[in-house]
Amino acid sequence: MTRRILVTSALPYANGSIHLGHLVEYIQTDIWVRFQKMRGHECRYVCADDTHGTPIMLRAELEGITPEQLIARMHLEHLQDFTGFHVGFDNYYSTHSEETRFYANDIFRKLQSAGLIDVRPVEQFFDPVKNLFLPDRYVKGECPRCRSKDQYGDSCEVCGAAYSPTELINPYSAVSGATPVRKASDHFFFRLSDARCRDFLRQWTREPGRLQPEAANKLDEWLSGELSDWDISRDAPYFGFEIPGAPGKFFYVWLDAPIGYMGSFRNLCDRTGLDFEAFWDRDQAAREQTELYHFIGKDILYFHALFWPAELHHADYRTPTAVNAHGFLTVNGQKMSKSRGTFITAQSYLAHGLNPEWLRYYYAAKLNASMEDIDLSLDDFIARVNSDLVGKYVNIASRAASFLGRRFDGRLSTDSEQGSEGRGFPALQDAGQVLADLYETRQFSAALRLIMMATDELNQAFDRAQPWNLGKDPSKTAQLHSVCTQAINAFRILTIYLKPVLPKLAADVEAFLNVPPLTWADSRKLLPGGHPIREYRHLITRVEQRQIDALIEANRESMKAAPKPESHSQARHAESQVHHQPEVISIDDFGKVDLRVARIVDAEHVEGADKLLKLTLDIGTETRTVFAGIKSAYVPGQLKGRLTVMVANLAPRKMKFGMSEGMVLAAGDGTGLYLLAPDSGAQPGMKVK
RNA sequence: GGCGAGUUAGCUCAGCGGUUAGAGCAGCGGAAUCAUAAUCCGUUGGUCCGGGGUUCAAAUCCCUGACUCGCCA
Repeated sequence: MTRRILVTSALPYANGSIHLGHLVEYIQTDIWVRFQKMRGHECRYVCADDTHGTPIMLRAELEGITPEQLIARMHLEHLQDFTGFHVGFDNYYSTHSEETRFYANDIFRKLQSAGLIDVRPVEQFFDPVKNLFLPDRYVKGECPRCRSKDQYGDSCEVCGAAYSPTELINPYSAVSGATPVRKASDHFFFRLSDARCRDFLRQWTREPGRLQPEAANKLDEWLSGELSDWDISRDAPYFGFEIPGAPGKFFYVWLDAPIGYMGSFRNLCDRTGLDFEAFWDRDQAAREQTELYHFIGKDILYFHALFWPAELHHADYRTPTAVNAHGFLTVNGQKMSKSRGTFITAQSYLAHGLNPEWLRYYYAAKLNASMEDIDLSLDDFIARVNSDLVGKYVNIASRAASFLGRRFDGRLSTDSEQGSEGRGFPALQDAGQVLADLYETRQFSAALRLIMMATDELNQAFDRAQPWNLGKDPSKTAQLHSVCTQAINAFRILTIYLKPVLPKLAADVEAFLNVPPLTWADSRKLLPGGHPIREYRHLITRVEQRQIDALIEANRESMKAAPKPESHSQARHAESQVHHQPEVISIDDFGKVDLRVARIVDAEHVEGADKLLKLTLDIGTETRTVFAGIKSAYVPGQLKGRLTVMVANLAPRKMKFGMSEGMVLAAGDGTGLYLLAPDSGAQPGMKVK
């Protein structure tokens, strides 16, 4: 049966260049897609640039061009990079397109009719000079914990503390330098907290085959608690799609990014006559059994396995058949680093004359179906590529071809044992089944191990046959011819198995063997007797240590030259995805908290605790023991006799030092700590309301 | 702090309850000369992170500790 498959890779953000980290995903996806196509399935691979958001807007402004000009340039660059690594998209489009706008509006309206869109005020830092709401990373200031200067609004690069922008000391706008002010405005929310979403996701994420087990576990962490609503709008000025019926409000870039998959595919359908609905309409897709796969990095699992299926489901679209997440790339066991020269762009790799198929092969040799990170060990890269591809695989063709060319005019033997009717290579050909399963389940490293094992065996067989001796004995010419023919036939089968990983090399082999493009099914057949092959030329060269050295040197930047530390992940948006707006609660919610005035009867140090003091609190009706993390700000003596406020109905918590039966209230910004105290007259046990 | 993943030969990794723990590369000794100094044969090398437990049997399952890496608060 011919399967009908639509595949996507995550959309790269149009704000930066493609680097080796990105390529893990595109190469993984491309290998899988090429495999499906070789199997004869109808498989389409679409992607696009992710073009919206504040970072794009600001960067364009900085360069003195329009956002449209910026994204047009990046689109060209990205596509060149991907093409350079033989990533074969059926369509590479842009989210800044009418198709994507159409589906964004459509999904939004359907969610709105379903009652899944809310409007609520959100308070954010606002740049009064630029008249712009600032994403967390665009607010800078001193770290509230270690006081390092010029830290971003979400976390400190020096001490690693995480906080919200409002906690920064002396905050300033990274755009204008102005002191930001707090300002509220209405935002649209997708009500993920709605029971319909929760129930749907709890079921969907646990359906077999949807997610890798680790991914499903990860999602359970979110799904077992309350899901928060998702803020999907941003205020003007914003480069993106204006929300229908809401002037000045735009879709947050992360809303339209996955919708870009639909936009790109729609565009492909319109150009080629494919049926869009067969792949996206819920009922039609189910009826026609089309499949949809998203390949993503583990960093954006949240968006693809929670928001995205919930959106699609409630807008009557089909949900993905599966979401396949991969891990991050490390280089020499560490995060990619500009100062170490391991932050390598796709462009510089190609510009230094390195063969993209070396990297494709190495990644494939490391990739499996899990979310584990993979390591590009440069020494191992050189050893592995040279040994496997040059020393083993291509070597088979090289050593057989020299005899065929010199002695047999480039023609294969007509010996019936060797022709298409011959018995062939049962073990090697049967391995095709296992290998197909391994490719299908994305266990590329296991597939390549198996292929290289077969390659080793072929070299051994060739050695045992000793063709160089057969050549010296005129009576053994036919035998020599037969040995070389066998080697070429086996080499052809290996090439079929490697073709998803090495498409260019496979094309060169097809030219050398003088055959049309090889498909998976061709592994069951051999070349016909007497088949003429072309003159052998080197199919691939070795990686040289000095090439790697030059690449590293060219990508090395001094610490100062690197303006901002780049994430080693593919985190695609500098815009914060976590909003620290105070959540609005009802009076009933507030009423659940039983706040009581308490007198501190006793306070003492806790043996072995760095931060804790043990407090004995009188709340009128009873006495409570509370361990409070206020040792840094108070000595026990100061506290005895004071009045403060405690949460009386907090679930007791067992700590290493004993049971803590509540908590006292204190204010703090990371630098100081201030215990709350009621005005005089308050008595222990009084309810705070 | 909570949760998760990982720790196996010099390096990169398989193995995930069942003979004496494996592969590739590197190392060492040899062979061969068809092949891009490629190949082939042989060989050295391991308290499977530490400590407990379950089992007839543990690298593999459970508990615990250390370290590494993520995610969350």
